[in-house]
Amino acid sequence: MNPPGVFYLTTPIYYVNARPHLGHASTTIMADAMARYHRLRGDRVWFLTGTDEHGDKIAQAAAQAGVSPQEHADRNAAAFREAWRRLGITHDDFIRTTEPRHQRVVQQILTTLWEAGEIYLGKYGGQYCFGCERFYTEKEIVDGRCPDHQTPLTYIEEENYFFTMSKYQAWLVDWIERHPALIRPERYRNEMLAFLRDPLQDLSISRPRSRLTWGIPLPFDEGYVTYVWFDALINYVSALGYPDHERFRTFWPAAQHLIGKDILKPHAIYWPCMLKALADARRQPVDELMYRHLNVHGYWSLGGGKMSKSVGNVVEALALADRYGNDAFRYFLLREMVFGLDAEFSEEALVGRLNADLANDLGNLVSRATTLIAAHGGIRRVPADTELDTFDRPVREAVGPVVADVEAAMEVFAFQRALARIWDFVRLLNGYVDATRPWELARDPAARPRLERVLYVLGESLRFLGIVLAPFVPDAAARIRAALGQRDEPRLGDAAWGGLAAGAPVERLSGLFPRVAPAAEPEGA
RNA sequence: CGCGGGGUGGAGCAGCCCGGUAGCUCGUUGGGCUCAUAACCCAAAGGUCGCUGGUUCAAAUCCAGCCCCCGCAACCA
Repeated sequence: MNPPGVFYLTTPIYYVNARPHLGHASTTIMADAMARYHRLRGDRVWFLTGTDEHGDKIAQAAAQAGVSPQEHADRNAAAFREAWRRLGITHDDFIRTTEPRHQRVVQQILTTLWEAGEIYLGKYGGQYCFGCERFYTEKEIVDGRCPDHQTPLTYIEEENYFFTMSKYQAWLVDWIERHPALIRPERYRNEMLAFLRDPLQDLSISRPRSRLTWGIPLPFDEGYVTYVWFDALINYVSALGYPDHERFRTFWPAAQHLIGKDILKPHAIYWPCMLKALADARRQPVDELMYRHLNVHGYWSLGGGKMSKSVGNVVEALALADRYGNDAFRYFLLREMVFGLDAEFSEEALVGRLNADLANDLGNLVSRATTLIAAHGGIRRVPADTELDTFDRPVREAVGPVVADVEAAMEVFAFQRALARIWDFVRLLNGYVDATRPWELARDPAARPRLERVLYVLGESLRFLGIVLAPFVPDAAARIRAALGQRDEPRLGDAAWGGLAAGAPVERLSGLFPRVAPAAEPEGA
């Protein structure tokens, strides 16, 4: 096992324009599993999530709802908090971009860059819709008209502030090439390198107050507010107390971001350039300010007609956590998606995983093993390694490689591989029970030593599972540990053979994951 | 020639970067077991790895072309 270290992980800050849905939950659950995994390793962990609360859309939505933008943001931010509470998310901090601690840092960074000459006033022109109060790109325009209002667009020019992003293009390409694991999986790294073959534009970072008031004012020009990315991305450092707080000094050097593929470009291009400019302005080596890894996951699709694509049902997907339990929901999301690729979400598939993997394989194993142990005198003694026979030894010897493979998988956010590996072990154990037939051994007094050995192997294996499963199905893992009398915080270092003591209390644990009826197919609905 | 991703037994997927008997889960069939949540274990059937051509002793894996499907195209995780 690698030595314990420091781990800082962020989710995107979610735009409070929408209620929490499957996508948000999925990202946050992945981050939570990762944070729990690192805590299990003994790392010092800081896990950040939060909400992005500025911009046109918020102001408009608030106006429609007849409340102030802040009230609207408060309401939706609370909805995110509540969703994470219900899902058992263990974030250490929740940042909101309307908080003073954030606004202060945004303005501070803007000032630093302004004084270093990294921001200039330029002209921005484009097709503007007065109804939508926004510009449209060429691709969005339908027959020269606004795709929303169907009205003609007007070409207008306005002055805005720009960040000198283009001048960092060569540096960025070089940096990405010299840090192969910066953006992962590799497909997204390749995508960004391909994008960087074309010239990079400078980044518009402001909007005039006449058009947008719901934002952070530019410290050097009262007539403008900060536009999206210079506001949003900075949350990752403002939440740590950039630049001087001890928390920033501790955790920022270990920073990893987790994002969905939709916001790859801002995180892979804008953000590194911003950090580079900031490092230069502060005459600081850039490697002190760059994040370590950008981890990019794919999307869930709700296609197949099994679940409507309407927003309502996307939210409804989240309700499946209530129906089937947090652990089952988490397990499905983590097990079903290959990190980086898209995956399909359906209630049928969730129920399938729940029944096959959680109920049949794991739940049933725990049930039969604890029943056997409890029925035949518990863990009487710890057999010496030399006593283990050809049935016992493969179990004992599987433990080390399982941990090693889980560690390797988790290093690259490959939750699916980690879980598949743990389930290899679960299946191995089910096979072990069938092969050793403890119920028969129990009928033969002469086989007593053999039976005790089998019960020990089972108990020890459950103890192991109670630890390695903790990041993925925390509630179930805790119940397994509790059934073995383990009340302390689990540690990955204890996921090695030989930790169970003679006389350890073992209680029967049945129904860890009850089977559920297959989801009713809404035929013709 | 906008960019990117995908096309692998009935279903869903891994493998492809670093060529060398095609793997996993579900489903199906047969058998075993009865400790266990009608769960578990073993075995079997089932694949021209989208198509064509090339490189190679050898290609799902590398190269070229083609055909389908899906995203993105600067505030959807």
